[in-house]
Amino acid sequence: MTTEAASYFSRELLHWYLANKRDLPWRMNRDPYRVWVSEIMLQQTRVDTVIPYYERFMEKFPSAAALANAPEPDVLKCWEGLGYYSRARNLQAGAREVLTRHGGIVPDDKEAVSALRGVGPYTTGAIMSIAFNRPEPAVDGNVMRVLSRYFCLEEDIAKPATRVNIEKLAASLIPEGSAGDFNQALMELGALVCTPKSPGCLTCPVMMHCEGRMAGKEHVLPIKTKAKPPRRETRIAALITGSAELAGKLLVRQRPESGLLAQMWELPHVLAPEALAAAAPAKRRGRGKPAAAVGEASSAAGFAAADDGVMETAAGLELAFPAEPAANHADGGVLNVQAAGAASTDRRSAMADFLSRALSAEEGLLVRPDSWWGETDHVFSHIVWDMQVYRAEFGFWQSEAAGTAVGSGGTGEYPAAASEALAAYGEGPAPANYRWIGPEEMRTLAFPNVFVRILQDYWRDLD
DNA sequence: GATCCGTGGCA
DNA sequence: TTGCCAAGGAT
Repeated sequence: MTTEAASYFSRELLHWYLANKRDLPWRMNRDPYRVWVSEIMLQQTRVDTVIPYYERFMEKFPSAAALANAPEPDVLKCWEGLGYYSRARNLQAGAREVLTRHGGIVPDDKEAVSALRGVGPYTTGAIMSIAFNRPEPAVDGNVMRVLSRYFCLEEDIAKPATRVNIEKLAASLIPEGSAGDFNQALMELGALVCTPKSPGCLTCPVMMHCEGRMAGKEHVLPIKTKAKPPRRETRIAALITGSAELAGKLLVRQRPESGLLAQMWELPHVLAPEALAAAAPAKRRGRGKPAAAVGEASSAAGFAAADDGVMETAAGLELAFPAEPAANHADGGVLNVQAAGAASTDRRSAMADFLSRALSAEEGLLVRPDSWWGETDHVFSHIVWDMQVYRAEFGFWQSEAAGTAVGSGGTGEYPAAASEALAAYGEGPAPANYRWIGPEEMRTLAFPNVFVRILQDYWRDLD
């Protein structure tokens, strides 16, 4: 590639961008905070999806100081449905750092920007070039695709090393004094013309010297190895209803501080063992009509009939919940379902059975499932949840004191002699991460989409 | 380097 | 319907 050809590319692309760029909310001005927020939201997320979130977010948190001083649950709620929720928490952590270390102003300093939580190589380049017009490359998926085609590069863009190489190329192409516009021009071309599936070469401003097109490879470039398919997990969730002062409310819990869907709220649910996983995946979100009662076949699996009375005594517990507790699987966390599987040929009864056993063992939560409610798939990048939802009646919380008395040791372990342990448990307080909510609480707590839909359906059906 | 992190649109 | 993938980063 001659410098002349590179110069042509940059000049023509920049010219095209200035005439064709979209009018997007984060292009209103070059406020580095606004640029920063937009770049975080746009990570792995389409422009059309981001726009309404961005408008709401900027209205609620118009400055780094405003974001830094906001309650974290408010920030997470504002991010609800956008995905990759650690972005929201990292962004707020970054805002707090900007407030305390840089006086509330995003610094015009590459190292300082790069050090902010959630800001990697791409976002650093984007902020430095767009907000400050510094000649830093900003190489995302669009840029790798555009440059792979234009320069007919056959390096696998799925490999991290490829991005590093393309960054060097991209840096060499930045026109003097136009870093921000040029970097956005590359991405804009990738989004509007040089698209992944059917590149619009006929309207491309740099078509004439595109090496990929001249080689007839515009449809095979860029080279990108396939990601491995997501694993499938069957999850059994519970719509747990209360009585008396809890009537009309549902029991929800908050997830741990890190990991999948960190700090989001959800219905209590457990991972189903392989023996209970669906033979066929739930093709679509669905509600069975009518909701099937699981009581009938469940007596064999240890379920009490619906009118067996309140589960308050040890005797009631024996009736309402399986006498045989789940065993602790060797590699941790997966309940053994052999007993339940053998006891019932009805998959839903076995699932309901397993649900009550697992909630008891994992959470100290005693409930009585009464019917299957519905099912839905929830797709992550690397996991697919086949969510089987059951209605259940709240029983009580097992007290921790009784648990330690029978030698239930560390976290996540099941009582060594759980049959006796269950009988020994008394009623205890609810764990801190659980809460009873009505429909109005949906406005303040952040739920992953799958639970938003289930809860909305549930409360709509009550009307 | 490989894996973990969400969600929705679309051919 | 299924697979792909979108302005990536942290570990």
